[in-house]
Amino acid sequence: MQKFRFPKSERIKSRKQFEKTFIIGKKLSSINQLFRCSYLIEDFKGDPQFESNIKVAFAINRKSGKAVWRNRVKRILREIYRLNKLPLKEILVQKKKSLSFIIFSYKLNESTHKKISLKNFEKDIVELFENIKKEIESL
RNA sequence: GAAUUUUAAUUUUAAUUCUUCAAUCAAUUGGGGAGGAAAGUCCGAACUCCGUAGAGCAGAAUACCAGGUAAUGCCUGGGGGUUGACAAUGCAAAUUGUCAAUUACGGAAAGUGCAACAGAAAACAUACCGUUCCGAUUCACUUCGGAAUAAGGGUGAAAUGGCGGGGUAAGAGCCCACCAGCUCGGUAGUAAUACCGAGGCUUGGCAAACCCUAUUCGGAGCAAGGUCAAGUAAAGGAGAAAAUAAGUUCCGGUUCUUUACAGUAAACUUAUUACGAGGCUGCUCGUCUCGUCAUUACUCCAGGGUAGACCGCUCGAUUCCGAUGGUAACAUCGGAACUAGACAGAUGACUACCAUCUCAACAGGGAUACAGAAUUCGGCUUACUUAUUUCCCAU
RNA sequence: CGGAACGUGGCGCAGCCCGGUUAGCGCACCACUUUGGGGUAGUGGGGGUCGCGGGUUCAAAUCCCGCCGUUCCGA
Repeated sequence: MQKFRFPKSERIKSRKQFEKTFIIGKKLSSINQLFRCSYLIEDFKGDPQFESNIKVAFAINRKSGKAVWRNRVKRILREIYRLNKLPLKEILVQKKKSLSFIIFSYKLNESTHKKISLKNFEKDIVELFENIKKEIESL
């Protein structure tokens, strides 16, 4: 069960790191253009037991909806990440790399997606993860 | 955040064990964890800093009366107005009463201004059609001139109180009754106001037009403000204005020397006035600070760095219950409770069960509001679910 | 947290201060004329909840209040 946790060390906490991954990192978008992803792969030297080799953040545009709705989107994204992160982590340990990435909304709106659930977004995000995984494997 | 356990490292100790303090990684346990509007940011405060807040003008806000409150532009009660319903009176118009809703409700007899079109005239009134009298003219109808007249006509949102009677050449508050309005007096009420009486006989509307009157208002806001750590730059541009008096130091001159005298290249102190810059909201006064010839300092412009941690930060005009006072808002007293404090910013996934509605014989499926604290309170406004109450409309 | 501006035919703007007679202008659109045809030019025409809801007034795009949306500025 420990493997599915989502501790604080796996989140991007500082402003500098966030801006670095957002501006320098490569960009991917899902098939239906709802989400985009910005990610950055670096060499990892520390011990994976004490230091996390993966860092995540989720960002939703302020103009796309109201606060309650935005919070719910973020919760669902976190849940999807928590359930699907394992293959990514294994690859990273094998290749001795670290990954930091941000998932942000692109063409997602409260008016078009008023009622949202986990199943709506799971395919898009998992597809993004697989694309990143392929990129790491090719290195 | 708490407790327990584990790991690594440090300090104390001769060493081990034990104990203590601080920090980090991980695990386990059982707790706490968004709202009535957390929203909009429209008012009012608390708190914090800047600072003295002095005067006048300007500006902004508020505006029937009384009470409540920390305070308010909020709330409660009362009064007046408006609207609706019902009842009574009445031929009707309407009036009165009850109930409900609503109300930015000071001043139009301080001044200025505005009112399209229509109309004679839109405010010191005025004579278009009319009405009456007098004079002239004509055979007569008529026409012309002068005077009086707002009762009638038409226009308009609005026409100088309404309506009836008397009166008159025709008319007119010219006179009278009733109604409306104004002023004065009395009665009731804390007051707004209501009722009664008298007077004179009128004063149109718009201040959410300018304005006048009264009252209130120092500014900025938790990115307030404070502590610690880390770290960069001190570099660029622009700017204004001086004299006088006294004293001290130093330098030079005259003199044998001291004293004294004169001079001013330099530095400083004090005083006076002047000027400049800045602060005190915008302006004026007033006042305070600094400066007055300088690769200094000051002011302004432009620019650079940091944005990590902690405090502020949640016990408060707090919440709940009860009693007493008050028509009520609310107040006082007693008891009990502690109820988010984040910083990329908090509740998710799956399963089971319950309620309501719905598709539906059952089973099964679907749906179940508005919406997320950011220093904290009191209101207001807006969004919306369910329940209850009142009023209106329909059957 | 504090402050400011804007919303008018499909598009870009006037009009609002100081309320009034039919809400104008340019581009675009439609029809007709000119041409062998098209363009150009000319003539005529259609198209407006004046962001929404109240209020003041005889009368509101205009004045006042409350919402909604957009944009900008400062800390």
